[in-house]
Amino acid sequence: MTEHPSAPAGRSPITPARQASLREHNLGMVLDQIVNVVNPPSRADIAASTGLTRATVSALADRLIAGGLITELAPVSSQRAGRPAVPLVPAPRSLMAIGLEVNVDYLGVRIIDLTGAVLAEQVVTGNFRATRPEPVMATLAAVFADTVAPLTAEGIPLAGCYLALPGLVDRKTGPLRLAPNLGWGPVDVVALLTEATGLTDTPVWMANEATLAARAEAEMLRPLGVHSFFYVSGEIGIGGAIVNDGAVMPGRHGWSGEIGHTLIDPLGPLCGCGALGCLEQYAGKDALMRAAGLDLALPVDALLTTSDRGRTVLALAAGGRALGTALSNTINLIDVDTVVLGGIYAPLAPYLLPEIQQEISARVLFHPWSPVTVQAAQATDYAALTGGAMTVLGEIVRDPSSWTQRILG
Amino acid sequence: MTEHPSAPAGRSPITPARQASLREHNLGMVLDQIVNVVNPPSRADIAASTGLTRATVSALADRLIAGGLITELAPVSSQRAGRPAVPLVPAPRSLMAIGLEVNVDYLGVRIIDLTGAVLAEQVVTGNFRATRPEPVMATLAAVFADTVAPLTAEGIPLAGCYLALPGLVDRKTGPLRLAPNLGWGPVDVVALLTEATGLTDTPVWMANEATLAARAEAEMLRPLGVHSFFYVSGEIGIGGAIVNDGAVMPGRHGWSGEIGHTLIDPLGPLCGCGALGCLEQYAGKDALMRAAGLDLALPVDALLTTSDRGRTVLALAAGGRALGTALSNTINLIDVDTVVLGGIYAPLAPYLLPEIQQEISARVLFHPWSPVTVQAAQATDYAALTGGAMTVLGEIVRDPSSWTQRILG
DNA sequence: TCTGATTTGTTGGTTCAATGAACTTATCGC
DNA sequence: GCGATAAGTTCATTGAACCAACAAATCAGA
Repeated sequence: MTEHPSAPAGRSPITPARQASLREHNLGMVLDQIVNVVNPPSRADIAASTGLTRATVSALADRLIAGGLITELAPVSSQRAGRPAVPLVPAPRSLMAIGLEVNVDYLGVRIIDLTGAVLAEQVVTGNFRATRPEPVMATLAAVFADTVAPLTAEGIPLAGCYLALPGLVDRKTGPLRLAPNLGWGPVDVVALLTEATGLTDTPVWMANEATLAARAEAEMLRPLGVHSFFYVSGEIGIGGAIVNDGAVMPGRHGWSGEIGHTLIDPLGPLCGCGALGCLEQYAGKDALMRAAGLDLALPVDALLTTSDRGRTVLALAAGGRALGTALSNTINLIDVDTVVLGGIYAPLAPYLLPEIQQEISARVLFHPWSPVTVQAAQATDYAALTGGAMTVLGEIVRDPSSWTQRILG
Repeated sequence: MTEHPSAPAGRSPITPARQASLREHNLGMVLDQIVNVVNPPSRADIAASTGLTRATVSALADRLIAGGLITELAPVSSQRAGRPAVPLVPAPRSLMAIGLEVNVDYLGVRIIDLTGAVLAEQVVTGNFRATRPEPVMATLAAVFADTVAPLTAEGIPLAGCYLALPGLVDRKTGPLRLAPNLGWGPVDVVALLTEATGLTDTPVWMANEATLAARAEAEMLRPLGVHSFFYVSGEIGIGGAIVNDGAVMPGRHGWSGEIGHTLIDPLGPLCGCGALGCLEQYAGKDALMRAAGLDLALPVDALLTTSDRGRTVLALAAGGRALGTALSNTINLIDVDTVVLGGIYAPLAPYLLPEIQQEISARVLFHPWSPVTVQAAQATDYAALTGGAMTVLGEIVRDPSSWTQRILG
């Protein structure tokens, strides 16, 4: 048996706190306020919301400005007495955070900056079932190079890349263990990518597609006060991710969220995994299409546009019941009050929701006094690309000085 | 619908880091080294293992000595050249950390100090099914008072109490929402306890019984390098807890780990929760006793000593298969590589393990290249009492200065 | 139009925890 | 008894945040 190369995080990291750690923490906190708060805050606003003094915030803000991470806007007269505040905003086009993805029927690149704006993106549709990793990653590298080129010419530095894959990926650095729907076995995809792109001094990380899509969704839901939820991503297989207090829980190896092989019926159909009656055989895309009497190669939209409406509704109801059962198990286990339907389930949500809700209200123990919300994903179009790029941004916000040092030398 | 009084933890807490935070962190780190490392370390050892300088460790150690949390042992000549090292150990009998528990057939108190030694304990067996909270908590308070009295007379200060209950408890401060096997509904048990004991200036917290038992188990497994596992606690019902990187994951409200109502068979027997085919109906204590043809009122040991050995083995095998199925769902979902069998499953482990292992190897996706270990719990006798007390200790180790300030004034 | 109130942002001295280098203490080996 | 070695301590230095005072820019009212 292969050993796990990604060492466990262990418990509390025993790292001494020095003066520099102080500044690191506070600098990150200030940048977080500027990046993640709706209205551009002034230095005084940040001082009030963080508890730092205005003097300290000023010093930290100056450092962030020097590092090119934030900028001042023109002062706005606030209709009140007093000197007008200078709003601070993340600097546009100051860096590239890159999300990459290879999935069953597309691959692509999305580049965002600290403001969250998409600087460039490119998605290529195709059929990547039963392929070999090398040529596909070469294609991805070519698309990447093409998308990045004009921005590099503009002089925008590259902060990092996050690659999303539909399979089991070890925490952060890989390798990929298994991607059944691509037909890929154990392979060090990061090595392939760094080689094909020549990215030697840029961090390249990878994660499961559902994990990164969930991260994008978490960013959408945070302003709404939703910090803990389970994200189900329907595709050919069914993946998922656990979001707890705003953070994705990767699990021991990074493989958490695999809800697709939850037992629905011990006498159910045989699954590709070798067991009987897995959720995937009831609510996976192929199962839904088959139950609706549609060609498996069609896109999911066919379910919504087919003429045989009655059969489709029945098929989706059955799928929704199975999904609701598996989600009930999940909710009892991890205790979340929100479920987000992503992937193919997002457009199908209106047909799935009633059955899912019914199963959940019957099976979730705490439902009577703390009801569970089920909703379609807000972040839809290639959410994993956005989630990957946002994760790169998150690393910078957590420790801005390491980035500014990398840039300023 | 009642609203959730325990506010969500939100994301990263936005608290400014001052110089005092530095000392707090480093002080906690030093104390952690002294409390949780096998051989009593010297100041120099701690400097080496933490990365702090010897000067800093000396200053912090002096502070901990002044606060009464640690003591120096006599220097040991190490058979090497150089001045002999002074081993630092947690101070014995310097404080009381208290675990309390009310369960279906017993209630009790256990008091430990920073060394982990049990200073006193008292467990009263009884039948607390279908009781009312008030008289039971009064009994617990009486046992508590009786156990604490001699230690209080000795002048040992009380650090805090953690109460374990077999039901859904909101994070840390309660209330208890539901304890089906006690027959208790929503009730503010902490208020009852503080009132009955007169503990006004001592923190009193509560949590699910399995959560706290898992914490005790985590302490046992940490030196062995196991930091992530799922703890299943078999009782009348079946509870559990998710331990991730050494920390119990409480979930949104504190109700995580409820594996007992995982679906095993959609056509299975009716469960008390109202659904069909829950795990509890296959592997709960009553189900096992019934399948073995034993009186439900007997203790589990009856399963091991009964004359009808064949029937018992079959009953346990069937229970083990159901448990294995539910655990497989769980492992795929949360990605742990270890499962710990606690509660009644600990003594039954030899009979359950083969069936559980077989189900897991068939259903866990990553099992082929990263096998899952299933083992009986190490911490057994009233583990939740120890876990509760240890959690109180953990609070002190995380921030020793707040404790020393409370003591020294 | 000027003055006072108000709020923002900056400046310079102060505080405090960790650092680093030198120093003291205590042992071992020869 | 002496040098080598390691543990623990002392003290001046560094650096980040704090505090209080100040400068800058606006509004409101006389």
